[in-house]
Amino acid sequence: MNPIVRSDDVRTQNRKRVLAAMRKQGVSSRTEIAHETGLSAATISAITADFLEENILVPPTDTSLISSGRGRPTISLSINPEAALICSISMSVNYLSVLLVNYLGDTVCEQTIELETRCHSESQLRSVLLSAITDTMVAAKMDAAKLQRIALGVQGLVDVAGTKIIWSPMCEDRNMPVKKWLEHQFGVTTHIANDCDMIVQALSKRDPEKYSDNFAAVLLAHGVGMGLFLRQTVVNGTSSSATEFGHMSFKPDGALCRCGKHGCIEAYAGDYAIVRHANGLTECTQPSAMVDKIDLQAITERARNGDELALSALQQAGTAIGTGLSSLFALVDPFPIVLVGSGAVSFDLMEPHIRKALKGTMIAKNPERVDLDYIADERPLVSEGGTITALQMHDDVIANQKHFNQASA
Amino acid sequence: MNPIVRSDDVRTQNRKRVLAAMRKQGVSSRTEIAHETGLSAATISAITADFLEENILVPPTDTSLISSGRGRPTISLSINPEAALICSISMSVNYLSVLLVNYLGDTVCEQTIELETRCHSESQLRSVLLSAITDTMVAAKMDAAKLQRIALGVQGLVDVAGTKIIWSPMCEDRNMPVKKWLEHQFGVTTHIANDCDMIVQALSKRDPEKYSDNFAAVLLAHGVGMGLFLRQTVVNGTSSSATEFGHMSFKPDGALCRCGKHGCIEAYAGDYAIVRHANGLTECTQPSAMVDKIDLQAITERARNGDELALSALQQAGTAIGTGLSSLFALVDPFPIVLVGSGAVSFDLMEPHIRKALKGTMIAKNPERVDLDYIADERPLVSEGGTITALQMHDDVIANQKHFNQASA
DNA sequence: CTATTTAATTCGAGCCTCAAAAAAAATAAT
DNA sequence: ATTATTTTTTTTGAGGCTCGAATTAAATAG
Repeated sequence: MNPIVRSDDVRTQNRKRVLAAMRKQGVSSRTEIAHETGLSAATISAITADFLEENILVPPTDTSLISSGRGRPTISLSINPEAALICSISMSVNYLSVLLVNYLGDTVCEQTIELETRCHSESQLRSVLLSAITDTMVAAKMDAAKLQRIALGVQGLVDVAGTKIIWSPMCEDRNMPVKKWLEHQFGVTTHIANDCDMIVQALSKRDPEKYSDNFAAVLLAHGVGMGLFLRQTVVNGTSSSATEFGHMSFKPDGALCRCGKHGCIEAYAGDYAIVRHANGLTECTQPSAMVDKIDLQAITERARNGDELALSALQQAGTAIGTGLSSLFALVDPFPIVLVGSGAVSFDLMEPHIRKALKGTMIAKNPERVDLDYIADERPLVSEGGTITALQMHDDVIANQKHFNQASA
Repeated sequence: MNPIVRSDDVRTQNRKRVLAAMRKQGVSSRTEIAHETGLSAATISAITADFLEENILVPPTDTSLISSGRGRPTISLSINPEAALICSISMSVNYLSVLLVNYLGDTVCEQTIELETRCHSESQLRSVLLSAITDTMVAAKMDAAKLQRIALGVQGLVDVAGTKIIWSPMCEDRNMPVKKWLEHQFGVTTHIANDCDMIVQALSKRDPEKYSDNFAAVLLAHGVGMGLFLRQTVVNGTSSSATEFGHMSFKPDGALCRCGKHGCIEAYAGDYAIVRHANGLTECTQPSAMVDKIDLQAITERARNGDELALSALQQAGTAIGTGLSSLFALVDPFPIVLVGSGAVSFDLMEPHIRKALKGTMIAKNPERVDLDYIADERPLVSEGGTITALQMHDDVIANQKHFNQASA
């Protein structure tokens, strides 16, 4: 049931509302906030007064108060960039990016490291991660004490509580308690999630019109992951964050999947599956542990030049994805899909087969109208999603904070 | 965003809480309600006073106030059975059941009609439905004015708003505005849903322990439907209520489905598919429009007596269901499943194959532990679910009602 | 017949929101 | 230059709500 409802919960809710309105509008006056939130001017006056006192919001820096004409001029408030410093980390095989953003969401400093994660042990990975963050803080000339929160998006399996990496292609070690590492080192709340979850957050920010209630991102990389947004919330499993779209069944007793089972979508659409097929190997050939992006691009090139085998590999990937989507759409009605990641470079070659599969299996739901899009480079999305996640969580903390407005009286 | 904004919304929420506690506990004293809801005794005192005034709750009828020992005896309040009269209807091919329940949820009157729905036109169906309700009201010696709400669970496709039957095997006509029929005739709010939705409601009531956060009911009848409960709420499409589990893809380019496509789960697990297979017809044989329950029972009998073809038909049905479930479990972690309907009579024969399919495709999620159950007769469940839906909706209305406690002062 | 125990109500304090009135700060008009 | 007008923001007072504490009610135990 609903959380316990007391009278001051109302204030907390409305503080959240105001914060959300400020994020949406950027800079806005009290009147605009009142309009946006639907609350009365009196209430907004009270809440913003608190926020100003708490240094969450700040008055205009200088003469940016553009009086629009007659009447008392508006006082444009904005979120105080200094109110928080947040760190968003994106990790995948051989790649580590650390992004510092202020409470406005503006980038303060960004550092990207290419490294050989695959040969790292747990302890090596830990020290690389910790020093990367410290380095970035130093580069930004920021005191470590200013950091307020960390969000980390990572390739692989993350537990649903967002505390540890159960498994990742980056590292042979399992069950790495990354949350604990970071919280011990930096003393701030840390949240870890699968990169797909971060990607959907970023998409919902980039195009709130299209990606609102229901949508999904399919991440085509070594595995085939999915970030699924239903009813405005991320869907996760109970044991792992993110949904395992790649392990939905495509063909019973079909090609060998990395998970050891047969016929998963991933066994046709994962990068190793495409390489396997394009190189003329059988469906039961053991999946290779690692595929270079270059190899996939080469296959795409071959396909564009008319290579039958390469083409059929990509087509089959499209069919597997399309069939999986149609199964998903049987449960919930169709929604926009974005293909993301290295596999998306051949989007144009796969799309017709995705659509054909949708058409062949979807009933009376206008498969032609399904909105398909692609974004080849997922990395910026992961970082972006991390900052959004972190900022949202911090907003919640701030809204819940007791506000001692008349404490000094 | 969150709807709680004003101070009286708090009261509405807490009224809902009290009502929910009363439904859960049956009869209980103010102190018990306070404990159950987590609200203070003072608040409960105020809210129950209002409810008593509004005649939603009633004091104990007679000496049922069992003083447990020392101290002031508790006054056990209960929901006023007279506070509402609700009608729950279950409709399927050749079957119509009308159930009247009071606000406590106790049956006042029930009537079941066997009829040849299949040859009814829209207008015939309408008059049969209306007169069945009127008849039941008369049989219960109830004034039509006492009726407060109608819920209807029906086989077939219902729009997500719960207003009309888009398509149903009962009747050749489409897009029947049933909500409008009933609301015009009886002047009360009416809600229509797919029978699967009603079934899950009933299950969550019957065993709240097992069927709580996530679970699903698979309805095995002519089609293969699913009522899906995720995060304590029914999942539906945007155009149709209920999820089309039967039209998830099982085998690309496989058996011919009633929907005209190939390879759907239903094309293997629907009653027509089982009959088709057991009778040695090819997978592409046109699905028969109607299958009698008797035929399905006969096949189950044959299978039990060692008939190879019948057995393999049921086994394949099990494999299709199991594979579909494993795909579902790839997205969301495993949850309890109940098989319901005529197809569930051969549950024991199908179960091993469902489990085998789960084992063959699920990754690291303990397929053995998936909780499978079955209930052959879905009809009582549909009626039961209807009453729960209707009562819950009416509770919401009552909680939202303005309460004029001191109006007469 | 009094003490004890438990249930339910009442009361006052402290929240919160809102509408209306008041104040503030600009431009337009005289 | 001064007054009127317009628009934004703040202040004020009324009306809700929940809660803890004190009070009242209604039984049993001694």
